[in-house]
Amino acid sequence: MTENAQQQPSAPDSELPTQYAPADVEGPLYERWVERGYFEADAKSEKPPYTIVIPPPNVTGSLHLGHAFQHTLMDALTRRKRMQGFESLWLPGMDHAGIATQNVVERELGKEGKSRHDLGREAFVERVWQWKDEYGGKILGQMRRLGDGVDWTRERFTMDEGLSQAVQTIFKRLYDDELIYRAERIINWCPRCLTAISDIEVEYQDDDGELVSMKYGEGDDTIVVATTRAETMLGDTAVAVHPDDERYKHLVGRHIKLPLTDRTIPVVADTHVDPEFGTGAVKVTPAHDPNDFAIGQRHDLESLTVMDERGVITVHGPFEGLDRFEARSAIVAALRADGRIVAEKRPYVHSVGHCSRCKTTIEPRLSMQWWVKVAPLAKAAGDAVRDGRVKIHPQEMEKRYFDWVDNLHDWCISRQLWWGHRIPVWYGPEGEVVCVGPDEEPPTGEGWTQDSDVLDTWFSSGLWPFSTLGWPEQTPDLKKFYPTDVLLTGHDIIFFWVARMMMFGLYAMDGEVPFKTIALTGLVRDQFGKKMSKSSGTAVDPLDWMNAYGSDAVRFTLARGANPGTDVPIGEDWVQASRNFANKIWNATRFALMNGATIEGELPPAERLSATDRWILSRLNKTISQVDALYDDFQFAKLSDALYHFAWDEVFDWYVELSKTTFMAGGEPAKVSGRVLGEVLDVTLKLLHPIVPFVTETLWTTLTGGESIVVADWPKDSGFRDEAAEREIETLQQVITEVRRFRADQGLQPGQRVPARLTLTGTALAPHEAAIRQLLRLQPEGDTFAATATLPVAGATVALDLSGTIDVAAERKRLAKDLAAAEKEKAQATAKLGNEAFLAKAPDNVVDKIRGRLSKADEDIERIKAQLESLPQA
RNA sequence: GGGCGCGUAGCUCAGGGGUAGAGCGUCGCCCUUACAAGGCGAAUGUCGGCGGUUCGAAACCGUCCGCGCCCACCA
Repeated sequence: MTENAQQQPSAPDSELPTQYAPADVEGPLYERWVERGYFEADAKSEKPPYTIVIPPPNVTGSLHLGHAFQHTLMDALTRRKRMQGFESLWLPGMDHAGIATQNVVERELGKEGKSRHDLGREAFVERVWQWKDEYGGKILGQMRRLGDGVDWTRERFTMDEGLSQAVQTIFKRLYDDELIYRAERIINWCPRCLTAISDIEVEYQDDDGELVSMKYGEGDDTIVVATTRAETMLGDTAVAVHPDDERYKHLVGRHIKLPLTDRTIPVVADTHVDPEFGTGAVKVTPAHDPNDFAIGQRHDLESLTVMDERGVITVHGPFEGLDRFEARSAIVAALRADGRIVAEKRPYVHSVGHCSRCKTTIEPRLSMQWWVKVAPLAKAAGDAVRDGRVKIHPQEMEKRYFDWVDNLHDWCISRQLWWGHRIPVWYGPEGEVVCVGPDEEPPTGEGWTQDSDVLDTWFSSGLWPFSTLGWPEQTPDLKKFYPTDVLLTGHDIIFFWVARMMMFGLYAMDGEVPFKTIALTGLVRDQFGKKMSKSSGTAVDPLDWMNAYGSDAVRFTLARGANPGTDVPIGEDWVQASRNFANKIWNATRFALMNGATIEGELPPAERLSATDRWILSRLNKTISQVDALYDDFQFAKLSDALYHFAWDEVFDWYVELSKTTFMAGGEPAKVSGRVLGEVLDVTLKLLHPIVPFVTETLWTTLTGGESIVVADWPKDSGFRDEAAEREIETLQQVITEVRRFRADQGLQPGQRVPARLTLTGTALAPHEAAIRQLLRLQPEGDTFAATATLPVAGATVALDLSGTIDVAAERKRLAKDLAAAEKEKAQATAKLGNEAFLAKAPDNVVDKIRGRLSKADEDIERIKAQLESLPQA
């Protein structure tokens, strides 16, 4: 601290330190909020409900910035609604995240040199529960640190008893409705996770491969097929050609010899084959390719499985025991030795599916699995959006949603995992299949066993909006809070989660939608717009930034980046800027408190207010309406920006500065301004609170003595407007800015006091003389004036005594530049007004605007010329 | 192959038929009795290219170039 600062008198009215220290206040404040039950919703309340269920974070790890981002927005929404008098519920919870969690725990075990099989199913599951307790606790801690105003009494986990009941109930109901069935089909198999996964859990990427053309058959009956997966030829049971393909018509129906085996396979005609691609002939492996499986079905072909679950060849012979990729090279080599490789294309880039969890190349595999028949469910899910019962925001995302729900394949829901909801189906000794609901006893007796698989993790999260509220029981919570209001989540899980909730919600709740609005956010990126990733070290732990700059700063930064549907770049610099904003709010309120800002008593009527007061109140009320409209449209970036500029530029900068003379003078005007400033701060802090809850709480309770801003009333636009005052203050701002620029150009130090004569006739600025002199450091006029600056506003003149130190050259240079700009402006406006087509077609207000520009340009030119003439000779 | 979106200041992005904007960064002056995490002032753009519509286009239409994302059973 500098010597000067130490000499400053301490402010008697304020117990607030000169810098905001978030770390000191955030933790205790949050605990107080929770203790007082502010976030607990009451199902018996008369208030209208407002409900958001959290997208349950996976218990696989800790929260990242993307979570912090979405949580900030959901918290802001529910905090505002609470202040607006809604029974606001933000329901927290976590997802067991089946395959993802099982993988991380297996990895942990791997470090101990063990596999899950060493532990056995029961012990392994117990181990995963331990993991859940540890990492789940970490996540909950992060949420508290962020300030998430969630109802902890309603915290849920997808594997809770109640939610498991919901899973069994809906499974049974779907089964009885024949919307769940068991079938043997080609599924996406991960040879590392050793489980089936659904279509959307497969990530396609372009890989380098090799396209080989190989000759099947003997003698005249040969045909060349192309493949990237030579190893599957061991399971070929046909070659397919297009029925109209003249090249191969003679072969259709005949059998040809399959190389490297003693089998012969038929040539079949199928319209699926594209005669233009490759040789126009396709090898058909029904057990290892979905298209081939379909061909096999049409032509009644045998399906030969040639690999085990780990992708190891099981066909007796020289390739047995080889991994699928080893087998590929070995088979190509063997065929080449036989002279059967007639062409090779390498590298051959093609799209290959990978497991979204472990990136292993997916092996399509014929397998018996459980399926959800989605067509009727997806139809309802599509219709709910089509008929407007559910709105998707931003609307451009609707198309993506429709494309998916309208073209959906059945959903494979069984997983060969241990962590998850076990499928409630029992098999009997005679092949009986019994599906058991939650209250039913499973069959007993010899030979009955439960299905060993678990359900896709998205099966249970698809029930989240109602399972968390007590379904299938008709609980008061369900009645009060369903349907939920907003589902806010990233656009990356529209299909995984949002569409599934739509399907299950409409089904389970008899056609009632799970949420009225789907608000889709972008993904958080680094400061250059690149994806953050752990592997590249660009991932940021939100805790680090919260510790360094405070939760409010992180939240404000995230909210300010939240343009609907677009990705959110965020860098540490921006968090610093937000921290600075929080500190600005802090110090402005400190200043206000030192100057008697209060919310006590009625706001004085407009007649008793200065133009400055009326201006800020007019702007304040406009800002309330603006912020409300932006909130209702999920425009977080814009509302944050609007509040930032209103608070910093208009309130903390202009209003506070303009009011300083009033405060210093004291008396009744100071009291009035204190009351106005108190009002403005009260409202501004409330408007900011949903985004920056901590700093606003601290300041608001100090300012108002109120219990908590969390439960304060949300501001309402009083309708007060004063356009004349707004114009007047704008003019005042122009005058001040113009003189400041002159001063700066003249090299005057900001604090240097300068004798000046103010002539404010012809403007409405006379009452502001004291403020102008204060802001511009102008002393009462002296006797001599070496230079004169004429202000741009009609009738206002400020003559400054620069004691002969005026830099004439600099001033001439600036004036010449201004003159050129004004003349250019005049020329443009003149040209425009001389254009008859323009006059005839342009709307009146535009023409008036141009006329205004012309006359202002004229005035400026005149003024600048006069100034130039008044300058002393160099 | 189909669909969606985006190219605006050094960076990240708003805007959107009628005088080009913000934050950060840059340059200069300043501890001016709330705040140096601050104040004041300044500089910076052929709004991706080319056509068209219009009195007027950065904005609307077409087209080209560059980039991103989503979907798809390219053997």
